[in-house]
Amino acid sequence: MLSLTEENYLKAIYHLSDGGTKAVLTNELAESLDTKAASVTDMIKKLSVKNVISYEKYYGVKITKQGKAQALMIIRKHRLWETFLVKQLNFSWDEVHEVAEQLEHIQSPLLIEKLDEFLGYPSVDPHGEPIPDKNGKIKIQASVMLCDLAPGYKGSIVAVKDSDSHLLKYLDKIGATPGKKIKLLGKEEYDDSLEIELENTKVSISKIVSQKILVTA
Amino acid sequence: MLSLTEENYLKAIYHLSDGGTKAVLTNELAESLDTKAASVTDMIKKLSVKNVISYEKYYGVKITKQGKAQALMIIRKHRLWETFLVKQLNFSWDEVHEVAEQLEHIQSPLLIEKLDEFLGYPSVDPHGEPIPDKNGKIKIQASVMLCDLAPGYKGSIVAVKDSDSHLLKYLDKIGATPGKKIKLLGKEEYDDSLEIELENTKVSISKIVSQKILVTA
DNA sequence: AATATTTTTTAGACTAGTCTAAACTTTTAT
DNA sequence: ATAAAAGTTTAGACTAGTCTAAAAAATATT
Repeated sequence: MLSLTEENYLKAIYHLSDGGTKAVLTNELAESLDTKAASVTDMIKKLSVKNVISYEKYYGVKITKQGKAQALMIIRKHRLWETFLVKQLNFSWDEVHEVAEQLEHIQSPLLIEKLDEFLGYPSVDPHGEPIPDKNGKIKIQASVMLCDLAPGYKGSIVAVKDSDSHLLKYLDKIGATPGKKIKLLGKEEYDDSLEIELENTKVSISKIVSQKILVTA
Repeated sequence: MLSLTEENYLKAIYHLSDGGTKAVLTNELAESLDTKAASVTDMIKKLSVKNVISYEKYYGVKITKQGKAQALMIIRKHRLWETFLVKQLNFSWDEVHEVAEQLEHIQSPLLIEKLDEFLGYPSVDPHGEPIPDKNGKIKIQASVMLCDLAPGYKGSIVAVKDSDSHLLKYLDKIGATPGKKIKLLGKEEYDDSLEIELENTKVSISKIVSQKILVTA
């Protein structure tokens, strides 16, 4: 059993390693968890002993198979709760992150089973992110970052890769939410801002925003 | 802001003091929280500094107005979550306590507001216990312990004063749940066991069980 | 290849919460 | 009224998690 703090470290490692595909450095982790490198080193040792990560001094951390399974369960809980908050309790999608960060640590397999059933076994959360099933399996929807496409592209929004509430409020305002049809009309070479069309309305978005939007490939 | 542990102490103090009407002793608290008296003394000092209890050495602890308000909010959350678990997620009433003990510590006033609304502003939880409203007000339903009544009594079950899952399973089996009509047919002088009628079925219950059942006055 | 810079780890200290053992109050029993 | 028993508090130690400052290792620079 992991403590709340250990769960947060493990989740951060999972995300920073892109789902376990690459090693994570001490400083990255410290930055992401808003803590000091020394604290990270300490925690890394504990998590190694618990076999959820493997660790070589000075070379960073890799998540183990077991650790990945545990991280996926935490992510499953987070995304199911976000879905509940938005779909059932009428939270707006920019309000759910902090609450879900707390709810994801509730320990009750039965609760999550029943919540999943109650929600109708959703496959994505309100931000378009996939929800791991009870075995930790994720249905991957092929997608690309909007910033990597050329004018002329037509498709729809798959997900938004950020939980910052200001960004989400803004995207909601311009109508850029998962599932929406989107066209890429033009790109401004000077600052890489994009001219896009959403529901027959043209908007210009900055490069930084276009990097957060995933669209169908 | 109270820590999770502080919240648990405060809630225990509230309950052991019968809602703030009497002082609570160190050992009672230690017993109820399954901890040692020395730990209780330490925590009592912290809670005094935070002005949620007042404390006189060797004479026990009293909850302050402010502390009572905070305890009621925790109880409100606990009972709303229990209601959610039973009514929406189809938990049985003997399964909800442990999960609600965790959920009651989630910090989000908005969440509780929305949950309350979602549930239709319930006034009692699945065990018949009243749910404090957002101002901490409780609607008290007059009730008496079944064990204090004389044969001939007719009324209905108001609440069950225990969260032990074995007791609740048993009560569920014999049909003794909040709202049910109940008649007291007889009392066995030797062991104070009671002969009762529930939905046209006669059952005999022990004294200890009859002390847990509250019925209409 | 040697030095400077950056990153990581260690060492030691601090807080929250817990414990045991000993000391101190209060209550009960003679 | 005093001794014994019961209950409470203090003192000191321990774990989890955090921090600062210093040491050690890796990387970058010249």
